[in-house]
Amino acid sequence: MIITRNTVQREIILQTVLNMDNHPSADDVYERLRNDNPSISRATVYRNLELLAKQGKILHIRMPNGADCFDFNTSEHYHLRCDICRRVFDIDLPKIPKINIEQKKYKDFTIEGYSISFHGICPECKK
Amino acid sequence: MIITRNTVQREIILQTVLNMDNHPSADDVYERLRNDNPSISRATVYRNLELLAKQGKILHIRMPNGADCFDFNTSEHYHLRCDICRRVFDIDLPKIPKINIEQKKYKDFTIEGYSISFHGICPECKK
DNA sequence: CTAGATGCAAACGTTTTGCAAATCT
DNA sequence: AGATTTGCAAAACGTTTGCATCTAG
Repeated sequence: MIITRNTVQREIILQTVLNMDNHPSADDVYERLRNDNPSISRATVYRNLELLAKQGKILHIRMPNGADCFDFNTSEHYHLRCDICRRVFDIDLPKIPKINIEQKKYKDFTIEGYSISFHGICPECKK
Repeated sequence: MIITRNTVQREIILQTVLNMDNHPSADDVYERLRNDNPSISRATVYRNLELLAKQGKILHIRMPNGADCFDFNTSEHYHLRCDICRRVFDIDLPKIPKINIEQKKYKDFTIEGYSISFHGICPECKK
């Protein structure tokens, strides 16, 4: 359990993510906040997004090739980044069997987690 | 098919990767070259590693949370980055079923590829 | 009171880019 | 000759950090 205070900034950041249904990067969240809360700093946004993800309140999606992004939908699902417009989309591939990392161990490694991400072309960019 | 010339730099960069059995980042490759080939620039290393990967001669491993790395072993396998020392290791998890991206299509997306990467603690860093 | 959180700006690590000069075919 | 590639330095990009100040509990 992580000991945290309740700060207004943290709550605003959380609510902002919960209200964004695309997959905002930390910077997207920051830009979104800026209008109504010009005093919240970028560093605070980065710090709190990471903390909120650690608390399980949001999902931290680690993307190779571009900014990580965050998601109010904390259930396990996958993402695709469009190689053209760089946007991130949900992609439900029911055929992906859950990866079995037996007791989170492999030889003498301790596996803390893994990430899967797809890239390709989104429908709009195909046109 | 990509039209390319044969440059000495490109060949040196390829040979360097083929002779590194850890998973060098672009910068690792650059540093390795520097001794014998001080005139090859960092930009050339980055450009050629990407090109060689496109040609299928080496593997470009895209890692979230840190530098991408490259691998002379072009067969499909997975990687784990140690959260402590940041090194990248091969990790053969035979339990991973091959992801089935049916005809590389999902709705109106074209899926060009995907990446899976693990993170955790390596044996040495556990001590 | 005090550990935790903030805002700011600067630093960081990785990668890309603009451009003139060089080089391969 | 002409398109590609190089080297250089600077910029871009996403993120983290040091530090003084502030604030929740």
